[in-house]
Amino acid sequence: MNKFRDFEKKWQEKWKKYKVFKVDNSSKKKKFYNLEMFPYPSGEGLHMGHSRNYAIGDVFARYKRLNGFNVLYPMGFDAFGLPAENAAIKTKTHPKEYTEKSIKNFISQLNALGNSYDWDRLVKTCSVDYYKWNQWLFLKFFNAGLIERKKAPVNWCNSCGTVLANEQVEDGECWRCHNKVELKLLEQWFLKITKYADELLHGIKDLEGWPEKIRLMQENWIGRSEGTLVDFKLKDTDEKIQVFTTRPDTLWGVTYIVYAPEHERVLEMVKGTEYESKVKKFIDKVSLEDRYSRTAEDKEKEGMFIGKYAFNPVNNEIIPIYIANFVLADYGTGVVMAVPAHDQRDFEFAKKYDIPIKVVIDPEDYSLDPEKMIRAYVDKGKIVNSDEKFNGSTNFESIPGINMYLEEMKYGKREIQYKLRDWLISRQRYWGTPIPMINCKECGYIPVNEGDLPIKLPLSVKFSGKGNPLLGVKDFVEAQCPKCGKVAKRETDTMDTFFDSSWYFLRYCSSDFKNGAFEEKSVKYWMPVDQYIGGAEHAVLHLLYARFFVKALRDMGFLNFSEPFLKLFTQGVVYKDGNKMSKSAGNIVSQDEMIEKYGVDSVRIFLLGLAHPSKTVEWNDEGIEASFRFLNRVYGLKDKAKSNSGFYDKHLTSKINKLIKEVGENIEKFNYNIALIKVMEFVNYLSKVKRDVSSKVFEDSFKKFLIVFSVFAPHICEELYEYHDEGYISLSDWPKYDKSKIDEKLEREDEFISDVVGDVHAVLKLVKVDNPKKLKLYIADKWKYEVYEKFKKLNTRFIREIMKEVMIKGKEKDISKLVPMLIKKGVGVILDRDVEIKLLKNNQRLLEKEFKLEIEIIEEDNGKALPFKPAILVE
RNA sequence: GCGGAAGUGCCAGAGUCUGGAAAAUGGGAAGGACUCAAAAUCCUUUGGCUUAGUGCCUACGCAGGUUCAAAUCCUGUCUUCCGCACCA
Repeated sequence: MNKFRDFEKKWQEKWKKYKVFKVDNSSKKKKFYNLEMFPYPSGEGLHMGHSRNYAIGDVFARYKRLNGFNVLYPMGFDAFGLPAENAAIKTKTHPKEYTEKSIKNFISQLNALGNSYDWDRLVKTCSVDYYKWNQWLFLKFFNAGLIERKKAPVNWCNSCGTVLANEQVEDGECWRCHNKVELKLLEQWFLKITKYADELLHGIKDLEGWPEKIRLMQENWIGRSEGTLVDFKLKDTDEKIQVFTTRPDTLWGVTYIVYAPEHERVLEMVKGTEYESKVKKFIDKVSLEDRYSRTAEDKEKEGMFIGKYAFNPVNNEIIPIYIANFVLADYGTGVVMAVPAHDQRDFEFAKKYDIPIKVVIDPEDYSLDPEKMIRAYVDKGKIVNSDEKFNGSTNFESIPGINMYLEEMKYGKREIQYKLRDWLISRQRYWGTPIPMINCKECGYIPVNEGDLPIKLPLSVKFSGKGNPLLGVKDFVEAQCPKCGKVAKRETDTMDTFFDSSWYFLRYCSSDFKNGAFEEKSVKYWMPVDQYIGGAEHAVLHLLYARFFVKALRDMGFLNFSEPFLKLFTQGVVYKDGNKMSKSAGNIVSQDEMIEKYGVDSVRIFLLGLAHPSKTVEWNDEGIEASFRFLNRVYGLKDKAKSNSGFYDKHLTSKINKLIKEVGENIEKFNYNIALIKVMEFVNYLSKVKRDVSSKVFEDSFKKFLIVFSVFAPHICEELYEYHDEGYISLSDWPKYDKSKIDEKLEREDEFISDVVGDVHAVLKLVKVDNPKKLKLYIADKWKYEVYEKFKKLNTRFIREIMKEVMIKGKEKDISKLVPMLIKKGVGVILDRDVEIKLLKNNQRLLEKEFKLEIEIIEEDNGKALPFKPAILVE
């Protein structure tokens, strides 16, 4: 359908054939690492949502490249993972086959989009060359004590048949398949990300190039809280019960203690007592529920007394011990002290089970009556019924003092808790990196020797659809203990694919490096990533894991920096018919189809001009036509220079300099939509420029414009550039702008002229000239531009006042009525030359009649006339 | 509940930091030029009223406030979207 397709393909082939975008690690230019989150290669191909995301990154890469940076802009594939395995089972192919096919398709689609990747650095996480280093890193983490096998309540997704990390559970559902997640007690491999909780948290404040939103999300996820560990004494024994509280000021108001039902000590305590069977029953009941519904805020609080008592260290009061569903086993110590008067949950529970309520904080102006309270009092107040040292003082302010007191008396100590849990990385699935561990009956779990890497994922396996197919591969499972040499069993769990994606950005720096996961020298040159671009959905997943990896690798001596991504840009989602564009929502607009119909450049500028890249947008079919039309206009300018022969170049010179400046600045801020608006305005201007511009200046400006525009529409710009210059526009230099050439005055003149054009139309209408052929407008010399400026700055009311004082020497009454309007529009401005405006009304037909109009304005202010004698002559 | 972002014309969306012209740019719609005709291109119009004079009124979620002047600053409020969510 369109002429663009031919040369679009031509240029894509040229770029590919001559490796135009290949980058070198030893360039003298300043480096710039521009990275998009690598995709999971699904079989479905790209839709407009993807296209937008990748176009955003490409514009930035091109921009930086033109600006003289050595730009690393690589692409790869997060190729392991469940969808491939599931798709394979469904279609009876092998995940490898499925993945390879998808990758091939992705590459061709990304190329069709015109993206300027250096494909020589392609990284596929499912290739042995890559996952070998996953295993190598696993061993390094293991040796550094950052990997642990432990039994813990874990999230189990039944439909995926594997465990999940906390970060991969959304609203109690599996992030991939949205199946309800169950809680299971299993022994699994964990990466000790919590060791870095504090640094991960503190590092956030230095991530100035990150969106506030993402920083907050990470902060909340890590969830630091300062509190106190307090020791209660279990009655009739010497044992202690340690609780975590952030409100030690309420310690004197504790009326019971609550254990999480699945806390390991609960069963111990009730063993052999009359409570044993009932407690067991309760635990069974609670553990049937998934974590999410159990911890919903509106969930009915349930629990039971377990027949034990403890002593409150500060006042020796004897208090009963309960178990209850609202207490979490894996936060704090899994035991809480309950202060029903000052904590809403404790209050509800106490009311339900008729436990006493003791007030220890009173509001400033009255006293609480425990009998009459309908909810807990959690605000600021004064301490009462507590130790005499603290009674009467303000509760929150007393916390440090109370903590000191507790530490002195050895009742407890300060403690910092995090919500962040260790990262569970085992997956009971096939399509992933085998965990390089061997389980020996004698020696336990022993890491594989580094020299035995890679532990290859066996390719011939049977997919039954249930369980991990690796379990049935005898050759794989049977192994020798690296320590004692006896027959042992190989670990069949594979790694969470987020392990793969936590360091791929290091691999790009030297993707074919053979002697390690990454080459120190090139990592030193390229890292950290200068600009990272991806979806906000990874805020607490990939983005947190990658930060952790970098810090851990730094501490192992492999890296010399602490944060992987200096700047982060999170792009918006594309919606259609009210839903996120996706295969499952059935509202996909395919990239191939749109490109075939309108051409790549149209697709690109449409997607980028729609709205700010960080915003979600609604797809509409009409807009892309406009983009196509716009490109047609640009294309139509290619021979225009030849017909120019004038000498009045100031305007154009100013415009082009301004364009270069503004587009550059807006791209830096990812205001692509604004940058495109500026481009469109410029093109509007270019297509209106008449013969009075010299062809040299026109051509020069046009060339500069092409370079600027090439970041958005590279194909058409390459094509047109060929007319004007040699080489690739993609490798040319971003034009320098000369600030002194940007003439705001001239810019205003333009504004003014277009205003005058409008006015003249009005004049014509008024004097009822039906079909004028020619109109000359002179604006006399004395009317300085400053006047126009002045009027702009004055407020409307003042202008109105002036208008009343306007004296008209006009000959025609009708015309005179127009004067206020003309003034309002700024008419009366002087250009420093005579301007002949030939109104091109109705295309090329010049207006015939000539008018003359004189206006004089006297300003009454201070009785002084304005120092000019304005006159507008419409001749 | 907590936290974040946002509410502008028929539609999408600028402008808000640095207060000053019914408010960019696209789209849609109407009229016109060109054409045998269409597409493309170009021009004009597009808040309301209107005695047609650029005259009046009304506008940037809603309600107030500051100011000669507010879409822009301040206060309150409503709505939408997105994160987190019994974390002791």
